[in-house]
Formats: sequence, structure tokens, C-alpha cells
Amino acid sequence: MYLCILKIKIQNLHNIMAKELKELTSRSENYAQWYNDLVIKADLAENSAVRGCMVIKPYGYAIWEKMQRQLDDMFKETGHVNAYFPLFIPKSFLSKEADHVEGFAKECAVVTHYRLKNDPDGKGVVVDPEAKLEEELIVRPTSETIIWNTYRNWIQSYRDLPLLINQWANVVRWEMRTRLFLRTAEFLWQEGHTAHATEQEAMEEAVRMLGVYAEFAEKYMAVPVIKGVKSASERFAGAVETFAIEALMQDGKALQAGTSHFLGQNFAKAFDVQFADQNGNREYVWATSWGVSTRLMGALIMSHSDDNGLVLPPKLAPYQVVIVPIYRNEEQLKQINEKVAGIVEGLKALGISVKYDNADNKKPGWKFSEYELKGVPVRLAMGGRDLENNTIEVARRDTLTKETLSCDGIENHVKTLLDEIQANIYQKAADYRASQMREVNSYDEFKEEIEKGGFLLCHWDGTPETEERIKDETKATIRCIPMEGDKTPGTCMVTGKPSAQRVIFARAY
RNA sequence: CGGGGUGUAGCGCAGUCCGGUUAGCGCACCUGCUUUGGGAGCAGGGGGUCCCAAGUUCGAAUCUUGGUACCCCGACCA
Repeated sequence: MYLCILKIKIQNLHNIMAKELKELTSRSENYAQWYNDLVIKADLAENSAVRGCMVIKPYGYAIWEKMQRQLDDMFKETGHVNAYFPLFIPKSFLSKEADHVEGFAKECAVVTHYRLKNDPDGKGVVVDPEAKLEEELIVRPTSETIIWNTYRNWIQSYRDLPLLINQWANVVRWEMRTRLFLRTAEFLWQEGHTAHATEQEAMEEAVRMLGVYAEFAEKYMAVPVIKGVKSASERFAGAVETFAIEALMQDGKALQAGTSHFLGQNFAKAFDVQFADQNGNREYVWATSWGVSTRLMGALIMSHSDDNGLVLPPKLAPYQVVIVPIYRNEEQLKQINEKVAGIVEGLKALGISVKYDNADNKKPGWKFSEYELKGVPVRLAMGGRDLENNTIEVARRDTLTKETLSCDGIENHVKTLLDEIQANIYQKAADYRASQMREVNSYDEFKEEIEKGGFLLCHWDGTPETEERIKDETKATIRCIPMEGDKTPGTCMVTGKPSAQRVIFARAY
């Protein structure tokens, strides 16, 4: 069996059957491969012809759209509006904030020319050396610089503040190693960039948006997260303070699912953005930025999926219910079509998205497997027996159980069931995380426990040196300093120096 | 950037060491019939720049040289 697994290449696994997917166990060292295989097989995305980039396929994009819509609503509710800024950033902008350029310089794609010409020596085209740009353009790895350069012209008075803007965009970070959804060279995201009159207001905004992310992750994605502060070494390049939500994946590794930064006056000073306050004094504005990306898709997939494929929370599933007819002839299909039409209407009236798949080129068994692989929360099946008895088979994806129920009142039953599934997969993920979270008090114990994965709550003396040493020796990093929960002081597990509270260590993606 | 590996049909691969029929297998695809309550069966069919270039040879997927692309491990990074 294992020999078979090793022979499978990670790239291009479209035709591997779901059965074979089951052979790749989700808790083993093959987890990364299992994940990749799942993403491809469930029709979410694939590697593109461009190194490190991905093609998001229609089914995967439908999930992303649902996420976008929900997040966008939440941003609007907190007073934000959308805008759009350029893809290209003049090189000189990037270097205005010292820490920022330091953090991103090594992973930028650079535009140096603006024209091609026919190759004088042969076929095809070459870069026209005559068309060299005077100043190179950077493909945005994040938009702080271009946005703050623009904000300078938008902000004059305290009456212009706060400025609460979000952008939906793509960004490029030339990562050396990539993985579908989790770390791609190009990815889709939203980035909020706000400007405030006071430090306190900006700090409140950064914390508020972290809360929005946490709420989205838990209520919609059904992924429990921990809100916390990043240590200095993990801080965003150019930020004064970085907040993050951290999730735990099924293989025991951590994933940073969203970040919110308090930028202080760093960018305002770098781009000279000042405003006149009520007393006529000129002050630099205070800033925040915050973002989540298509990486959330990776978090969703890795949090809930099992060896039968994807498990989607009903609130983000492109279709919440799929109905499959089972029939022997045209006549029977016709009868089932009629019967199902009423149920489809009833479900839609309750706001449930439903797909009736009566395509006759696939067999029922094939469809069952296909929709399981795609994570559709509820599957209804109707056949000849059901037609006679006025019944329908109801199968739920999260528990893989099925029962036969009367068609009467089935719509309301499904509605309740969807809520139940949403709650159940959250609970399952929360229980798993609880089982993987533990306090560790000595460094020897830590070295042993970190091998088992999970979140380890430990005392740390707050110094980058200790953090670095732990990382070198164990590959574990501080995921965050939790904002909620136990705040009892103690002593550092490595140095014995005082520690303000326990922090979360884990190995991370 | 260092170490290792792989390029053969849409996908996954065998064949390469040891050169020699018409380059093969599985899946997918097309046609027909039978099937349909958990990824159907049989029969027939289509599809190839063997990564590119040069060389050796009567003859190259196979040997030699150069190039190129991708993958894995590390370094880097969220």
C-alpha cells in the first residue's frame, strides 16, 4: 500500500479515484500530500503553468465568493468602504519605510520593461532593450506604500478622519516553496487600510478587525481560532504591533489565518501624511492594516476534511443540498423529476441552495462519491421505493450517516439539519483543538511534546534570543501571546526568568 | 542558491541499464448494446514532435554532449 502512495506524484492527480484518496491517511506524514491531492481531486484548484501560482477552479472559487460576500458585509457593518489601488508600485515607494522594505525586498516581482519586439535572430519575441523603465515597478506584495502615498492627498483635516477603506485585490510574493491555497506566489485577499486621528482609536480599530476575523472563522468557517499578539520576530514588517488569529490543523500544525496590524505613525511619517487637529496643530495620522487571503480556503479544507474528501460548513457551501435521482427508465425519472421539483421549490423558499443532479451520464453511485468529495453538507436521494412510500433518503456529510424520512415536512427538517451540521463540525474542530492544547512547564518536556503536534502553552521570558533558540532547536515558533484566558505569571521554561503569561508554541505552516 | 530526481497520448506510468518488428499498459475519451439503491459490464474505436538541439550509428525513446522545464529535501517565508 505504501509503495503505491510513494509512486503517486503530487502534481496532477486528477484521475486518482476517491477510493485511493482514502488510502492517504490524514494523520500521517503524508498529510501534505493528502491535502494537495484533496484540493485537486475535489475540483478546487490546480497548479498553473506559472511557477508557484494556482488556477482556482469554479467550485473552489464559488466557496471563495461566499467567503468574500460574508466578509464584505461584516466590513460594511463596521463602517468600511471598498476602493481600488494600482497593481504596480514604484520601487522608490517601497524603500520609504525601512522595516517594510527589509521585510518584503526578498520576495518581490519586478517590472523592468514595457515592450516586446520580434526576435531579430529567430522566432518569437524578446524584451525590447529600448523599452527599459526609468524606475522599475514592483508588483504589489501588499499595498501600504501606494495607499499611504495616495492618502497624503486625501487627508488634510481631522474632519477627513477616520478613513476606513478596504481593497479586494491580488498580490504577489515570490515565495521559494509554494502549496495550493496555503502559500502561492500570487494570491487573492482583502486588505483594509485605515487612518485615525489618535493612537487609541487606531489601536481599537486593529483589535476590532481581529474580532471580525475571529467571528468569521468561528461562525462561518466553523474553525475555532485563538486571538493573540505576535512576538516581535513574527511582527509584520513596518508594524508596531501585529495581532493574529491562529488555527490548529488536523495534523497538529498551526496556521495563521488572519492578521491585523497597528502601524503607529510609521507609514504616516514615511509618506508625510499629516492633518490639522481641532486646535490647528499638525499631527501625523495613526494607521492600521488588516488582511485575510485565499489561505482561508486552506484552513477550511484542512480543518474539517476527512478521507472521503471535503467537508464544508453549510454557511459556505456553494450548494447546501444535492438531490440525486435513482431510476430504471425514462418513465420513472419523469415521475421523480416531478416529485423532486416540489421539494426543490420548498427548499429554495427557505433560502437553501440546492442542486438537483439528474444528469443521465453518471450513475447514482458515482454521484454519491462525487458530492461527498466536494463536501456538500446534505444529500437527498429518491428512487422507485421512495416514490411508492412518499419517502426520501437523507444523508449528512459530516457524520456520513443516512436515514429514510417521509417527504412531508422534509424542507424544514433539512433546514434544521444544516444548522446542526454547522454546529457539529465547529464542535468537532473545537474538541480536537482542546485535545491538542496543553500546558508544558519544562524545556525537556517541551522537546518531547512538540513532536506530537498541537498548541503548547508555555512560559517564555519575552526575549527574541530565547525564541530564536527554541526555533532552532525544535522548529517550533511562538504562534501568539493569547489575548484571552489565563494570565498567570510564571518562569520561562528555558531560562527560568520571569514570564508575564503563557504563550502558544507550535510548529506552523 | 546547495543536494537529489523526473520529462513517453488529456492524466498516471512501463519500456532506457544491454540501440533493432507497427512504442505499450491503466484511467479518461468516442460508438453500440446491456445496466442504474455506493465510483457498472462487454465489444469495437480514436488519440504520440518519446522535453529541445547537436552528435555517434545502417538504425536512437534507448548511447554521448549541451540546453530547458518541472518535482522533492534543505535554506527562505506566511
